[in-house]
Amino acid sequence: MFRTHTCGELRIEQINQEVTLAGWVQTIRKFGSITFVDLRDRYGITQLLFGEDLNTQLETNPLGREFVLQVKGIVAERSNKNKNIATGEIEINIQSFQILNKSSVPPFTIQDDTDGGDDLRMKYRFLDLRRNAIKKNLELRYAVNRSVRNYLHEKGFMDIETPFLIKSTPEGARDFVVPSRMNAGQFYALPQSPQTFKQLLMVSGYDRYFQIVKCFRDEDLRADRQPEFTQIDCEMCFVEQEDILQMFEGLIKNVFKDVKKIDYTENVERITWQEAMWNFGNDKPDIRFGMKLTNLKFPSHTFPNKENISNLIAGDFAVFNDAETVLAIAVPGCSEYSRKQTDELVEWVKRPQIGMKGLAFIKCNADGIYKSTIDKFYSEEQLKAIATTCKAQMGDLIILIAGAEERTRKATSELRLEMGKRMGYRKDDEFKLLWVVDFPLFEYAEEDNRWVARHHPFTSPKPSDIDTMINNNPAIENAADYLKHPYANIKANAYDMVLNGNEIGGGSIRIYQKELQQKMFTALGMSAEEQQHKFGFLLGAFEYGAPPHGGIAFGFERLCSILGGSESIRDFIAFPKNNSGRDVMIDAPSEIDAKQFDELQIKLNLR
RNA sequence: GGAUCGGUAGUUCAGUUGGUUAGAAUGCCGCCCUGUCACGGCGGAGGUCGCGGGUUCGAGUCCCGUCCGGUCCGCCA
Repeated sequence: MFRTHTCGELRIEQINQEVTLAGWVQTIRKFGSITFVDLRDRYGITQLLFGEDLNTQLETNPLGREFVLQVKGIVAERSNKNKNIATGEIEINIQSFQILNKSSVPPFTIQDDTDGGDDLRMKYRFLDLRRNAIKKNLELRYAVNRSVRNYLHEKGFMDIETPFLIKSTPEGARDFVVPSRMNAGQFYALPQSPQTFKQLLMVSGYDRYFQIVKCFRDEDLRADRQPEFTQIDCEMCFVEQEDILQMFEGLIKNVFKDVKKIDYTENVERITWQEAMWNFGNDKPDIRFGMKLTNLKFPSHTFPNKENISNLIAGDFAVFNDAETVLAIAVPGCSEYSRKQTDELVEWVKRPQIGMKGLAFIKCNADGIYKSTIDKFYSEEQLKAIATTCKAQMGDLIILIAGAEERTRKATSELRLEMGKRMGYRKDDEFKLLWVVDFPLFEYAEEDNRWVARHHPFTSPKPSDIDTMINNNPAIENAADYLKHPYANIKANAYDMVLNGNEIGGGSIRIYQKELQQKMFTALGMSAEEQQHKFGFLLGAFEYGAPPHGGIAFGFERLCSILGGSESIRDFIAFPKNNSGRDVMIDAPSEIDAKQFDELQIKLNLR
C-alpha cells in the first residue's frame, strides 16, 4: 500500500500504530542528530521525527522543500504538543523513508502567508494550488457546486449539456470565435451563455433544466471578470416570475445552509429597479446598511412618479441651481469630521473613476447647530429642513453631491458604499440577499441610435407593457429625447439576485410567442432577413408549441468569492487568466503553426 | 480605447535634493545544535536596478519611448 493514512488524519488514538504516509516536505528543522520534517498533503500536515539512526541515510539522501516523500513509522505522542494543527498531538517516529521525487527550490514559499507576488503565483499556479489558502477556496467552490446540484436534483431539475461550438450572434458581448476547418471561411462562436439552447430544451418539454457550465465573453477583464467563467444556468417551463424567485432564493438559502452553516430564514427582500436607483443610485444595492440617498433635485422624466423637492435647496448657490441632480446621504455619527477628513472625501470623489467636481457638507452637530460649507447660501432653517428631509440625526454628516443625473447618481452610490465600508457596515460574514425586479426592457444605445435589450432580446415585457411595445414604432427621431419615447418606460419580466451589493444572478420570463419575439428583434433594429439568419432556429421552434418559460443564471465564481469573503474571483478558479486574458503558466494565447493556418485557409492581416 | 500605481538579490521590499562599494528581511548553501513547529547560533554566495534612448562630470533616482503586471473607467445583452 502506498499510504495507510493521509497527513491530516492521525490523532492520539492511533498511538503505536505502524503507518505509511506520503506527501510533500513542507519544512525541515534539524537539531544535530534529530530532524523534524513537516509532511504535507491535501489533508493536512504531520510531523515526522527522524532519529539518530537515520542520519547516515539522510546525509546520502538529503531532503529539501517540496520533495515528495514516502515514510514508514510508528505514531507517537509528542512531548511538546502543537495546538495549532489538527495532528499536533502526535508525530511519526520514522523507521524508513524513500524520496519519491526531488524538487527544485520553489520560487516562493508554499505557506498560508506566502512571500510570492500575484504574477509569480500565477506563473507557478500548480505550486500556488498547494497552498492552504487556495485549496480552501477550491474546496468552498466544490461545496457550493454540491449544494446546488443536490438542491436542483431534489427539485426535479435535470442536468443537460449544451454545445460549446455554436453560432455567433453579435447581440450582446463580443464572441470568442473558432474557425472551422471543414467549413472553410466559417466560424463557430463559444457560448456567452447557453441561453437559446435552454429555451429550446423548454420547447422540447424538459421543464426543469440546469447546468453548471462554462461561458465565454471576449470583453476586457477585471478582478471579478474572467474571459471564461462558470454559470449555474437554470430554466423552467410553466412558471411565473414568482415561482422562479421562490425556487432560486431557496437555492441560495440552501447554499448558505450547506456551505456557511447559516440559517437564512427571512424572506428575501424585493425592490424594483426604479426604487433601487432612487434609494441607492445603483441597480445592485448593498442593503447590509442604510444610508439611503435623498433626492433633493432630479430630472422629472427619470422618476415620473416621484415628487420633486428642489424648492428645498432654492437659493443663490449656483452649483445646485445649475445641476441636473442634487443628491445627499447622511452618514451616521460623522459630524465631528475634521476639515482634513472632509477634504479627503472631496479628493476621493474627484478621482477620474468618480469624476465629480466637489462635495458640500452639512454637519448636524450634537448641540443642534447645523454647520455647513454652504452657510453663505442657505439659512439655518433651510439647512435644518434639508437635514430633516435627509432623515439625519444629531451627530450625522450630510454629504451633498450635485451634477449631471447619471454621473451624480453613480458617484453618490459609490460614496455610499465607501462610507459604508469606512464605517464598518460591510462585514464579510454578514449576508443580505435582495431581489431587484422590474428592470427596464430596453436601454438606449447612443452610438447606434437604437434600442438594445437591457437583459437580452429573449426577455418578455411585463404583460401590461406588451401593447405599448407592439403598438409603437421603435424609431427615435431625436436622440436627446429618447427618454420620452414610450419604449423607455417598458418594464421587463426580469430580475436580479443581489448579495451584499454584488449581482450574483439574473434572469427573466422569456418571450415564447413568435410574433412578440419578432417584434422584439425589430425593436432592436434587426431586419426580417437578419432575424431569420441569426435566430431562425428559435423563431422556427416557437411555431411548434413553445411553452411559457423563464429562468435564471448565477455567476458561480462570484457567488463563491462573496461566500469566501474575497474580492477576486481568480482565487476560486484553479487556473485563471490575468488582466490581459493571458494564462501566464502555459503562456496562452500563442501563435499557431503555418500548417494550421493553411488547413483553415486563414491568412493573418495584423495591424 | 483611456486613467492610475508598480517593475531593484530566488522572493517581498527599502533606497534621502542625482554623488563613495545599491541595503534589509526571508529563502538558498556550509558549519554547530536531542524537542522544534516562524527553531536558534555562526559564516557565505547571490544584482544587466524591466528594456531602449536622452539630460548630466555623474542616473536605481530626472526626462522621453517601450514592454510587463495590478487596479479602475469605457466595455461586459
